Amino acid sequence: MDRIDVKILSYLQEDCRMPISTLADKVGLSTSACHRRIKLLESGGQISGYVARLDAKALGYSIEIFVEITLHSQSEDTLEQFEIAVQKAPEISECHLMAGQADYLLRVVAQNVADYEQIHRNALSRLPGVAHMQSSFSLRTVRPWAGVPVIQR
Amino acid sequence: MDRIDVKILSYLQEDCRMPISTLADKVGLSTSACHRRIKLLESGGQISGYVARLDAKALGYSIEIFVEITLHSQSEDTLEQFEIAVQKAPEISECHLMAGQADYLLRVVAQNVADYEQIHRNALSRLPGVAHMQSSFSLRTVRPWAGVPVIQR
DNA sequence: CAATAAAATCGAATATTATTCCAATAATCT
DNA sequence: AGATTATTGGAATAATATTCGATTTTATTG
Repeated sequence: MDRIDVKILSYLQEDCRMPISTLADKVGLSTSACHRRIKLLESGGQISGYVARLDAKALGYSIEIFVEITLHSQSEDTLEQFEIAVQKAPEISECHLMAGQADYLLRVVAQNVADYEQIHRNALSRLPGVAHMQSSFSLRTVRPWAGVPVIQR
Repeated sequence: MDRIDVKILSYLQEDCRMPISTLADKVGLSTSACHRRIKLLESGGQISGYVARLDAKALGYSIEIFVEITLHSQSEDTLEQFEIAVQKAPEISECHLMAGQADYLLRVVAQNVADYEQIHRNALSRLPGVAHMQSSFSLRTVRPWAGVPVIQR
């Protein structure tokens, strides 16, 4: 992982469809050398995949909500049951086990407020072990997720 | 946006490097028809780009923190100054203007606790207008961001 | 319901890009 | 310095994307 690898990663994190020859120019390498480095970053696990970024708004998802979840207990079994249920709920876009106040932080996208109400009632509140939920609505995304900061420090 | 488009989107959201011919098979179309639909989804804005997904752990970023920010005031000027500063801080991976308790929700990834302390002191606490910050650490990602839920409802 | 128009599809030809391979160069080690 | 190893560059090949015209399907209208 030298300076060139960092450049490669940050370009690919922005646009992974650019031809290797173009990327090679940007980082100052030949196509084949650049290609080899990319393959090493893939097999080394630094690059975990290539995905299309979808526009939530364009797909009709206009609101985004962060939900803090507190469970009845923090027993291993309670946590496990909760997590199994989370994996099965497509409405939940993301889930973290947290230190501090709440036990879990969920992230949900919904078509509109009515849609969210439905998700809240039919999916979230039915998750096993939930004692308390607090929803926080995102009014506007100031800075969308731009990936892992591959900066040299 | 019919059922086939939905399939295309959800496959591409998982893996955008698969050959169009492979994707075409999966959705039951010829290569050229599938190609045409993809181009329409791109120009229609449903697909906003193609990016490499980097593995934060593999790049040495072992911790992830959600930071709730409360500002001194909610005047337009205060908000604007804050947001301008956020855009310039590469340490901040994501930022939302929120309804409810806190004014903003930030997301930060850091190499370790010492690294985060440094970010907290040198970057976050120097953002203009900050009255209060509350950091919540993710202990484990139960379910990583899997994209916009392109399910038929 | 039939006739027409519009849109979507398919398969083949072409263009672009990825991948492989080997000789040459640069970096590392003793 | 000399030997060894890793990295690079360029050309040949393989794979994939893109284009195009003919055909089929779907939608529209009288």
